[in-house]
Amino acid sequence: MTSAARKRKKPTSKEVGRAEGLSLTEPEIAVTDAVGRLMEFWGFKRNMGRVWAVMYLSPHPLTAADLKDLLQISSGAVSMTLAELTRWGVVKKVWVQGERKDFFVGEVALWRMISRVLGERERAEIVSAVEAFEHAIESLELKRRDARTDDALRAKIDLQVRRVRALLELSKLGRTLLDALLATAKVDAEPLTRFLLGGGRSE
Amino acid sequence: MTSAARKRKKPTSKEVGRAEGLSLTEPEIAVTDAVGRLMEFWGFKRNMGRVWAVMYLSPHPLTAADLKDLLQISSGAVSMTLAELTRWGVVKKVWVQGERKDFFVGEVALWRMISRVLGERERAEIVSAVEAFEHAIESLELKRRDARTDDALRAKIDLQVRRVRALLELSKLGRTLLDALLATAKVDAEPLTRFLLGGGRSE
DNA sequence: CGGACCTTTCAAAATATTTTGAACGAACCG
DNA sequence: CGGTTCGTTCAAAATATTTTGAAAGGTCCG
Repeated sequence: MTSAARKRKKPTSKEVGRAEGLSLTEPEIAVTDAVGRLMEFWGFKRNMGRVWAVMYLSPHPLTAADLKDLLQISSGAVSMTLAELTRWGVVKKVWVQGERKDFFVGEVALWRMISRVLGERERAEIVSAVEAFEHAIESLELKRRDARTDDALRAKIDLQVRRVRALLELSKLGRTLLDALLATAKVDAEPLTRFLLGGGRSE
Repeated sequence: MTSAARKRKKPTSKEVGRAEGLSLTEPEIAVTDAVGRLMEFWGFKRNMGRVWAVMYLSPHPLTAADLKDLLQISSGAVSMTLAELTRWGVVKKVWVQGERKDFFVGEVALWRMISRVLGERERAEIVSAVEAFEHAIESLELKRRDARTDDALRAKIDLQVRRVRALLELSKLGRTLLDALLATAKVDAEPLTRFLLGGGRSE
């Protein structure tokens, strides 16, 4: 459990002004850190979470420099993090009238964001596991033929086939659930949310 | 993407015999590696996945020494990994008549295993995020009072409240889904599996 | 007791991941 | 053009995580 985020200098000024004395408010810090931890937990870099969260909480687009100051990370890190977030479709570049710098905004539709990420990331992982299991089952079935004489060996192989099949099924179930989720997400998340939680509205 | 697993010496003997010339068969390697990667992806150590998988595929309980040989890891690593897996309730110690060593078997009920892990791990993470978001909303609402005069600031705070609420809702949704899943799992996974995939049986 | 066995522990070493910041490369401006 | 201002890249440094293996602690004989 790391807590790099906690090492940050306590901000003295109260507000984020989009200009000079850049710092986060206390609730902003709390939220960005929470999101950072969550993202880290889900296998991303903590800074990806923090950067996204800062943008999500900002009323206006931010520049790389803003992020650098607000989160106290190096320019290189900002650049790389933004690039990565952009690849995940979670952040986008916007043009601001008359400004030379690039500005960025966070994806505000949480559900779209999640479905994009889940769709790409978990899916790939699961698919490759499914392939591995399928292949293993084939191998086992081949081996089984050569084991005609050896009863103990056959028993072992049979057990393994059954178990790998169980793994395979489970993976497929995962894939199915994921697909269902993504399908729902594609249409619209709100109904689902409201149904399950009974009320509230998402941004 | 690491691939430490691939560095292992190719086994020459064909079978795992529970005694001396210990090595994994090719399908065993494939499956243990796949599970290892999957586990790593889900935030565990690769070796936890590998160790569990070896046991899952074994027709009989294994000793720490067996695992050490089969997976070519140090005795310390085996001990620690087993301890961890045991804490997760994914492996258990069994007594074998007349043997002095400890023997271990892997949890074979995949669903039980998953629900146990999800229940403890993800839940904690989500709960703490929920708390952070709730707290942040309170803070924001306090701040909002002090901002009576400053319209722009009020607008910003309002936006933030809305957005953090969205995060909160999402987290709660996650928690709800998790709970639903766990409830299902507690009863029995099979029906769910069969329903979704249409057929097959799990170990 | 004393010696074989086993297991656990833990500091040090090996690895892997993340971050930094200086160097480079555009785009723009006058 | 030369001077700025940004953005990106990437090797090196900082961190974090994982693994090792030797030491220490138990337990079970004889």
